Amino acid sequence: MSNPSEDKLILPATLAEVARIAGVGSSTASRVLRDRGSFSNETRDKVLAAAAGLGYVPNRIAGSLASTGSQLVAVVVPSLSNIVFADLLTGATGALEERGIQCVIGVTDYDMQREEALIASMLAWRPAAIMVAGLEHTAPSLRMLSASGGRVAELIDIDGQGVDLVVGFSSRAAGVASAQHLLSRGYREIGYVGHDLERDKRASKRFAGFRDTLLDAGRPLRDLQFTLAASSVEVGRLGLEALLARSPRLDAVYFSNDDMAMGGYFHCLSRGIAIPRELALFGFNGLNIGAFAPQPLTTIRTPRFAIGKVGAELVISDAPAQTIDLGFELIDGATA
Amino acid sequence: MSNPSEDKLILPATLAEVARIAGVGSSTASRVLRDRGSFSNETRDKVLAAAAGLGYVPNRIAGSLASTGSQLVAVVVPSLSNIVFADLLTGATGALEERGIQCVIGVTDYDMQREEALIASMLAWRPAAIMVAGLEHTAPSLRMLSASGGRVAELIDIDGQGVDLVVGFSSRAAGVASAQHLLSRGYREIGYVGHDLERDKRASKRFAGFRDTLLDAGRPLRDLQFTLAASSVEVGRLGLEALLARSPRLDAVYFSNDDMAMGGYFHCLSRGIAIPRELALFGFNGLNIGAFAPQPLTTIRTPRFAIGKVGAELVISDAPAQTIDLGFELIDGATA
DNA sequence: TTGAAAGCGCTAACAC
DNA sequence: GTGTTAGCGCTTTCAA
Repeated sequence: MSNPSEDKLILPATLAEVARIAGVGSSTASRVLRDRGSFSNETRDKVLAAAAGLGYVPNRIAGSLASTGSQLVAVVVPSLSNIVFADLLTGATGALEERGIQCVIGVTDYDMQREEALIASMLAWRPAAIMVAGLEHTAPSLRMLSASGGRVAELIDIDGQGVDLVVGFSSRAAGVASAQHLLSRGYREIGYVGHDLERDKRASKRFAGFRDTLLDAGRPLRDLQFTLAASSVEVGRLGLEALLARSPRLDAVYFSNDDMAMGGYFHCLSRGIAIPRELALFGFNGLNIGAFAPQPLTTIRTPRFAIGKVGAELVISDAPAQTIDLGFELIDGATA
Repeated sequence: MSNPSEDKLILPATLAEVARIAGVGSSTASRVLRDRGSFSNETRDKVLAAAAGLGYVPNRIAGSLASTGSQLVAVVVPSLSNIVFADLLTGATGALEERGIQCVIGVTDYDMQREEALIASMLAWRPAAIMVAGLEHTAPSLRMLSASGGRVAELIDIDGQGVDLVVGFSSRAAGVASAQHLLSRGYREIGYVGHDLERDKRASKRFAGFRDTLLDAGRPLRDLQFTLAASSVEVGRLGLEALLARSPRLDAVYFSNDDMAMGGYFHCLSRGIAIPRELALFGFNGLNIGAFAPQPLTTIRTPRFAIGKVGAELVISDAPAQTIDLGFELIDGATA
């Protein structure tokens, strides 16, 4: 059944073969296949038939080299397990695939050195554009981004100076809004439970906005609990437990995000702490899990998908360099 | 301050320029830069210095065309919002980046036609290999995969026939194990809450294994509730509500995954349904959120990260075509 | 150890 | 409307 000759690598058909079979020149075949320039109907039919017959798949590597314009966009994110970046990528890939552009992705694991190395190796593919999360980068990264020759979009955070396009919302403003909400509800003994803010710059900016707002209102943060780990339900739960052990009189706690807040919520459920009467909880992100808890989590919903989509559309456009604030929405749930 | 000449597109340095500055031939520079073949120490130093001075970034497009071997691996997944595929991608990108290989990703949104189109356009980049979720593909997709000339890995599900490499676990066996667990705990009136199984083939296989096992044990599924939507906490919560409205005497419910099960869990909390005394819940995936709920969710933990990692390592190796079963782990939580 | 030369498969001028 | 011709920037023989 198995023909030995089939074991040899079957090289994919080339444009030249398509042209030969169609009985036309290769540039004509190229024009037809890309629907550019002019050709007769008859020619078109012949070329299309030949291509279909051969199962021709154009070689974009060669195409990009010849036209010095690759249909690739590089995307560099800190993590994929974090729904924030997953949603962002979903928005971006959707917008790009629509235009036949492929996404090359890199995951930095929140490591700036790794980001630098990734940017360098992505640039080797001469992407048409590059999208990267955040505004904080090493000096070499920044240099590479500016010199890349393509457009650059920095996503999610807009608190700072960007290289070209910046799409997101103000992390600091999100922290401020969260603090204002808690203050307006009359909470006074406020604590904070966070994860590794050294790596997560955006969470750190939210925290700063939150803390400063409380301070300005004369109600400084009573206590805080940091854990040097990635954010998770577990870290949030243990964090709140540790915080309350030290400061049992808190009446509200701000978490670095919804995963953390759900951990806190679970801690309260376990201990029979009444929410929000005994303790109010405030998260960040607006995850599905929080929205459908017995008491919907009070949080801030971020336009993650839109950031990816708008960023992608802009980065392949010729729009002027600019910063776009997509804002956020405070979800007034039942926990604060 | 701004020099008009800087506004012109600065073309990246080429190998030829590096060679010229180093005073060697371009093939020699190429050998040095890739550390292949032989050259003197003196030559090496000159070339490296020149490259560093110019900020030379090799053009992989040209490199791939010349060597007919791209350092790209294509990965096609149904979704990124689903943590399963995010973890899988994390495992895969980690293993590939280590070897300097980039990942081109495509998101099908569980649409087989879209998958087909994506495979076609990824193949245009002549990837060294292609990884795709699941074993079910359209006939043209299958043909393209086999004829791609590179290795193919089909991930997550191993219940069926693969093209080349298959890495994952048996979805059907997971469903069987879940049913056996519930039966062994003495549950007899068992229901099911699921999402759109038409699109999610793996959830459908789990369901089949579960249902058949109950049937064989003489305890057929009492009732089931499908929702034609993507899985989510919301769908799980509403699904359980609808199911219990029809069949209030159920003593256990199997959910199509942990997100759905968490929704069910939240429904029980809201209604004061005692878990597992009044109703047992069983999920699938082993998410962090379920593990740290007040009552840890009874579920099956899947090796998502490892599937991505092992799949990536295999797909760029010359290992023989094979199916690798990475298994799964039953998490005996507090909900069943 | 090194360099010249011939492509890789395609696109883009430019004649015809 | 179509074919010819030059590359794109690199790798890879193959001589030297």
